[in-house]
Amino acid sequence: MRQSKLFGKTSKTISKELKAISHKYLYQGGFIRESTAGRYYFLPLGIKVRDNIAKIIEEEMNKAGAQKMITPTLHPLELWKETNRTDTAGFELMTLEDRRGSSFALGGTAEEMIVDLVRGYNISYKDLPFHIYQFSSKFRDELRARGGLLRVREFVMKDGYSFHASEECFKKEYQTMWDTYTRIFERLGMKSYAVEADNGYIGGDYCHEFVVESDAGESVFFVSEDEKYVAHEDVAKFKRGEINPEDKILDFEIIEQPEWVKTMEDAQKHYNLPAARFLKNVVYKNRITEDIIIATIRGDLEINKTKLEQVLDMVGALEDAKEKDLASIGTKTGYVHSWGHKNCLYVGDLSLRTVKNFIGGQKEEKTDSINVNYGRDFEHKITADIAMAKNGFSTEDGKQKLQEKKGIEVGNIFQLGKHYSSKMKATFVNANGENQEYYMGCYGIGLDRNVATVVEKHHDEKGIIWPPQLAPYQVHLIGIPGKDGSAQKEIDEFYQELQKKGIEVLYDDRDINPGGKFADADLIGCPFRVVISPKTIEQGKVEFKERSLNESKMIDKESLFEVLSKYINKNEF
RNA sequence: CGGGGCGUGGUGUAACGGUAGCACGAGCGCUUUGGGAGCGUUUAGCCCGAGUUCGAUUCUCGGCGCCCCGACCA
Repeated sequence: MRQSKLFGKTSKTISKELKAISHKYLYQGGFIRESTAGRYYFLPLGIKVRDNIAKIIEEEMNKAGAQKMITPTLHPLELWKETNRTDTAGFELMTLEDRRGSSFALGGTAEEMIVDLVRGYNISYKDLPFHIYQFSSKFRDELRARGGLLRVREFVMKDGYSFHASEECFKKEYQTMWDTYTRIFERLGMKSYAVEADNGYIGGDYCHEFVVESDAGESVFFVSEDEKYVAHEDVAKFKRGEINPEDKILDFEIIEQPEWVKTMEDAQKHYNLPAARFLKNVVYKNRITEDIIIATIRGDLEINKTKLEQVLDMVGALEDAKEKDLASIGTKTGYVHSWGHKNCLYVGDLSLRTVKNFIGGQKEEKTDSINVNYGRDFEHKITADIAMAKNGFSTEDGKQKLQEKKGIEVGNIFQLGKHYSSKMKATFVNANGENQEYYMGCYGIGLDRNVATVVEKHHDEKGIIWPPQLAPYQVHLIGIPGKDGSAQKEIDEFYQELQKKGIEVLYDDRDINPGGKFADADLIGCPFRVVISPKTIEQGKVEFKERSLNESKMIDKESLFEVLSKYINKNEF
């Protein structure tokens, strides 16, 4: 490709509004251009990279026995109603009507469509298992797009759906996909963690996010020292140690409390005790049923709302209670009791069992209760893990420390079980001739976000450093024709020669100063740079430089081809 | 959806209640040619609407759009 003809220019200037490195470089290098917030044009350079990623994913999926197909973009809204996801995912589902008034959802994920397709066939156990997948544009009415391609409203996703007669059979596929995904991200040049996670509105019982560590990411997860336990903050289990095991259990008392003691901090000063000795109550409201929920926890810990939602089976429904919600149960900020409020639901964290003689729980204006013991003085019907893990906490068995990490979710695999087949009455005929709901899994990788993630992991202060297998072009050929243009012919010929050898080459034939060409080559980030100038011609050599290294070297053409073929073959897999 | 910030040529920015300036880019000419060259020249802009005003890009209100934080999030 002659760079003079390449659509999409590099940009020297950049808005200071762009914060994410991948956003800056992809924009500056002429890979993407924004249309509206969260919706991007992929320019010729950008689409080449995304296609390269798609190719790797497709190869690996096919190798794993999955079959590629495609569904329509507009999904009949009735299908989403069947699974009730017009409610649970409604806030980010985009809908529209055609001229006859039929309602459609713009596909954001395709479980319903695929199940509807499959149930239209009379599937027998002999047809199972199978795995079908697609690459298609997905639409999400995100509340807030951010970070360039990191979080967008429209993107291409590879989504796959597997169908099984039994859970055992599904588990094999889950493992296959686990391995497949690990390999895919390896081939994309990234180390991924398979992070145990929360299913959210997708449904099902368990899932894993594949996360690449990065500060630009939004996923917070915890890793044990041996990396065998890896869990998202919304599911991470940890050990709550005993705070004061040596203390004797004392009698419950209500005592006077000085008026200046208002907050938790005041109380800690007043009693000269650590936060862990206090009871803490956090109030939520279910925005659908309007139920008020009081979550009680040890004072040094925080509530994890997602864990709480899981425990209560109120996924996505909880919001922070406002003052008027507190009023509805007869209290106000700072005076929420750990017991005794009417018309509300109490949930206690496991940590309540780790402290003897809690302070607090009464919180009247001038009195406080001390020596409160969970199980003796009060106990909630539900006691569960609803606490947020923190860096340095111990694993559940207490043997290792958990390290907190941040990363970008580049893919995920879900166990769906019979969630969809049961809601959509989709069955197969088993060996006994009976109808049976099938067991499902689904598996997704967002391509656009992966483009950005690769850049987050592979760049320097000058620009992108594409792994060869993803680069838009293998070789960036820089021609410096010289004062009299004497080298021009030789450069053009060499460009032809590279192409004949099947090497993808971006040829900078623009009539600008060499400095600009070098700067753009660094920015665009092709893995190999070749320079031809009067100087190199005089020596009968070419200048070769790997983008990831600082030094260039003069080599003859034959060794250049040798080096390139080695690299390129290596990355053909 | 809450809080904050911002909308000026293609890009990045400045100033101002009265003629909108600079840089990059793009075009042309000459010079230059190994790390974003020089001179000259041309090109191109005040998000939309209402209000205040003799006059609004500037002030006020509303809308739309964008960025950041939070909430939310396969």
